[in-house]
Amino acid sequence: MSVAHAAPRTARERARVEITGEILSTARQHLARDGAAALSLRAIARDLGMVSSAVYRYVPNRDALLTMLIIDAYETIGSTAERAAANCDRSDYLGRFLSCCRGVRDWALANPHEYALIYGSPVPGYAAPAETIAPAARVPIVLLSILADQTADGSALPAALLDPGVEQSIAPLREFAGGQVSGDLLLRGLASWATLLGTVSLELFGHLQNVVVEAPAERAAFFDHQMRQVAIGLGLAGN
Amino acid sequence: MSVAHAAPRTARERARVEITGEILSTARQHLARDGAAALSLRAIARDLGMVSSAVYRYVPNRDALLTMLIIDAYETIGSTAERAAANCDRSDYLGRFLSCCRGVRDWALANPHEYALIYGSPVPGYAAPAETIAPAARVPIVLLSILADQTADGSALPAALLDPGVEQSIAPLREFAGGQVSGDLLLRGLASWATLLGTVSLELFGHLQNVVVEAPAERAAFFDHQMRQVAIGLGLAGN
DNA sequence: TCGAGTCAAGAGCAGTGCTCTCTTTTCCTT
DNA sequence: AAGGAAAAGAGAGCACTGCTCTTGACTCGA
Repeated sequence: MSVAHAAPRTARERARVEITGEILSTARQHLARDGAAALSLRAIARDLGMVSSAVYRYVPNRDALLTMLIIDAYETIGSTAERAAANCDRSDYLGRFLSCCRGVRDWALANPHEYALIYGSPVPGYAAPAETIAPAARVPIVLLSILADQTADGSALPAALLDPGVEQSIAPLREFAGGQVSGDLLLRGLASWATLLGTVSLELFGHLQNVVVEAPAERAAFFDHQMRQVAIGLGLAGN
Repeated sequence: MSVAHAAPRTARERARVEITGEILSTARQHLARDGAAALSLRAIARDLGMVSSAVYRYVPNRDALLTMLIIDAYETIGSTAERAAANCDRSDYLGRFLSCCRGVRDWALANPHEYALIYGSPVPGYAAPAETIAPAARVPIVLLSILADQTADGSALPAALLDPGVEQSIAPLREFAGGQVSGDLLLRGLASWATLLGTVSLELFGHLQNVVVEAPAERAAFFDHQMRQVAIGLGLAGN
C-alpha cells in the first residue's frame, strides 16, 4: 500500500520533484511571455542549463507539459473566481456574480496567454485529458452555486416551462446540479457563462477594436454594464 | 494610370495569379484538415510539386498566408450570415436574427479550424493587419442592421437611460451605427454578439462536454433555445 | 559491494521558416 | 531578330523545433 503523494525520501526523489517543479515554472514563464504555440522544450532546457533530452526524463512530451499548464490555468482562474465571489455576502447574489465576472476578466487581462490556452482555440492534435475536467468546472460551479443559493432561499425567477427537447439537452448539467435549480435557470446560467467568456474573449482577442473605446476605464465600465445586464436577466438584481 | 485589378496580359502574369490561387486553395485545404498551427509552407509546396523556396516568390511569408486565410474565413462566415438573414422577410426581425445565428453556428461546425482561426486565440506574434477589419465587421453588421431596421419602424425597445461612462465607452460603435440605434440597444446587440460567439466557442472548443448532450439534435435544440432567449432580450420577439 | 535503476549528455532524424545564390525562362525594348 | 532586364525555379544552407537512441556516469537498496 502506497501513501499518496509521499514525501520524497531519497536525494534522487527530492531532486526529481524539484527539477520537475523548475521545469513547470519556467514553462509557465515562457507561456506567459510568448504564448502556448511558442512553448519549446528545448528553450526551457536551455533556461535550466540542461540539455533538451534531459527534460524528457521529467516530462513525457510537449503535450503533457501543455496539459499541466492547462490544469494550472484552470486552477488559478477557478480559485480567483471563487475568492472573488466569496468576498461578498452569501445572500448578495448580484455582488457575488459581478465580483466573479470581474475576477475572471481581471485574471484574463493579467494572463492573456493562459486565458487563450484554456478558452481559445484548442491546440491542434491535442485532446484534453480527463484530469482537466474537474479544474475546468470550477468557474461554472461558482456561477451555478449562486443560482442554487438563490433557488434555495426562494428568490429565484419563476421557472418557465421548457420544450422537452431543450430540457433533455441539458440532462448532464441537470444531473450535476442535483435537481435543485430549474432547467430554465440552468439555461440562463449557461447563457451568462457564454456571455461572460464571449465578452472577455472579444476584448482579449481584439474584436472590440473600433467598437469600444480602448482606455481601461471605458473597457471596465462597458464590461461592468454588460455583466450587470446579464445579472438582471438571471433575476439576481430583482430587489 | 493603372487599371485596378487589370486582367493578366502576359503568360507570366496569367501563371502568377493561377499559381497564387493554387497556393491559397491548398493552404485552405491544409487549414481545414490540420488547423492553423500545422500550416506549413513546405507542405504546401510539396503538394504543388514545387520547391519550398519557390513559394516565397508568391507569398512573402507564413504570416501573410495566414492573413489571407483569415480574410477568407471572415468573408465566408460574413456572407453566410448575410445570406441566412436575407432568407427571411425584412420585417421578420426574430427570423432574421435566428437564421443568422444558426448560419454562424452551422458554418462554425462545418469549418472548425477556420472558426478557431478568426475567433479563437490570436496567433502569437501576429498582429491582424487593417485589411481584416472590414471583413471581420460583416457578421456584427448583420446583427446591427436588424436592430437598426427595428428602430426605424418604431418597434424597438424603449431606450433605457445609461450611465454616461457606459454611453461614452461605445462611442466608436455609436459613430459607426450613425446614431440611429440607441446606446442601450447597441449594448444589447453587443451582448447578443458575445453570447452567440461565446456559445458557439464553448460548443466547438469542447466546454459543453458533460454539460449538454453531445447528440447533434440536442445540441441544436440547446443552441436554438439560447439564441431565442437572446432575441427576447433584444426585444425581437415581442409581438 | 555490486547489480539494478536512474539520469545527463550527445548524436541524430525528420521536420519547420526563411535566405541566398545560381540557373533558366520569359518579356520588353532596341 | 537580338540583347538585356526582370521574374521564376532549384538547391544549398542556417537556425530552429520535437523526439529517440545510445553511452557513460551516478545513486540506491539489497
